[in-house]
Amino acid sequence: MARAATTSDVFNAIAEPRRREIVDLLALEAERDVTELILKLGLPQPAVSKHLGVLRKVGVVAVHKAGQRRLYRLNPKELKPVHDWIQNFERFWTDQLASIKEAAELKAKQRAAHHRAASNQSPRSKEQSHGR
Amino acid sequence: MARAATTSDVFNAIAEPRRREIVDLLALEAERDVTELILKLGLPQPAVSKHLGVLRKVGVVAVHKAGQRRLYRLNPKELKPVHDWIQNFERFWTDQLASIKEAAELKAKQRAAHHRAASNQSPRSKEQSHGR
DNA sequence: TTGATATATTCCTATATCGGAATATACTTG
DNA sequence: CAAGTATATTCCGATATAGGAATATATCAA
Repeated sequence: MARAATTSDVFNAIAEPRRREIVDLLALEAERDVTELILKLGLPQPAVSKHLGVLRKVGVVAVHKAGQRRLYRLNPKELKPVHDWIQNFERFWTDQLASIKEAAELKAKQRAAHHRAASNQSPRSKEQSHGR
Repeated sequence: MARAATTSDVFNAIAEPRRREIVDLLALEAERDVTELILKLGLPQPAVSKHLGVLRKVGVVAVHKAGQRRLYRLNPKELKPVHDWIQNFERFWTDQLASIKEAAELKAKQRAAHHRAASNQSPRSKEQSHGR
């Protein structure tokens, strides 16, 4: 098989930068028609319609007709799985931040105590490529 | 052009369910070697190595050698852009939750006040396909 | 050194994707 | 109804992907 089901999965839908832009735009205004999006994105109309098609298919956006316009709105509920998944890693950068702060404080304390600076430079070995 | 730069972007890297699994596994243990991942994932070795290659390329995981094993660890920092992006939509489901609760309370109040039920059913027009 | 184990890489193929161009559909206005 | 506008869809081509099989590389053990 080739690539995993792209258009049937939120994670894949938002893997496309343009589609993220669309989502961002729809987060700012309750509703936008396609022409508005075309202008904001600076993409040709079919490209925008296709991206909207993908977002529609996974349910991240919803449409309703208004005359000849189609008004798109965000359906944020469908983004929640992404949030839920990434949320699990929040602790990592929180902790990291905490330990950076901690380390900084420790260093400051040491500086104060010792009144001397030690610059450490360790040589770095490069990961060699295996060649073909 | 075909698809946007896939393996050079965190969003694309985590678009693959298997790669998310790998990330999840590395979040549970500080370090794992490839064999461990192979067993946990139930995928053939080359597949796992390739997925690890992608994650490595975007910096989501880091490796270091230990004998003939390669120990992989998570580099959560690289996941932060995803978190930051999706975070912008948190308010939506928070708000939605709030308004659902609100609506429920309102409805309850109305029920109490009016003591009557009004079932509204609006006819729905189906989106027709254009066919070719 | 030889063999075994752990892991990465290459080659191949089927498939899916994105973009562009052209076209179809639907609604609106004269 | 005809022309125009808004949007979606189809067709095409280039590219990249994921998986499988085979192979390469590196380290370990005897």
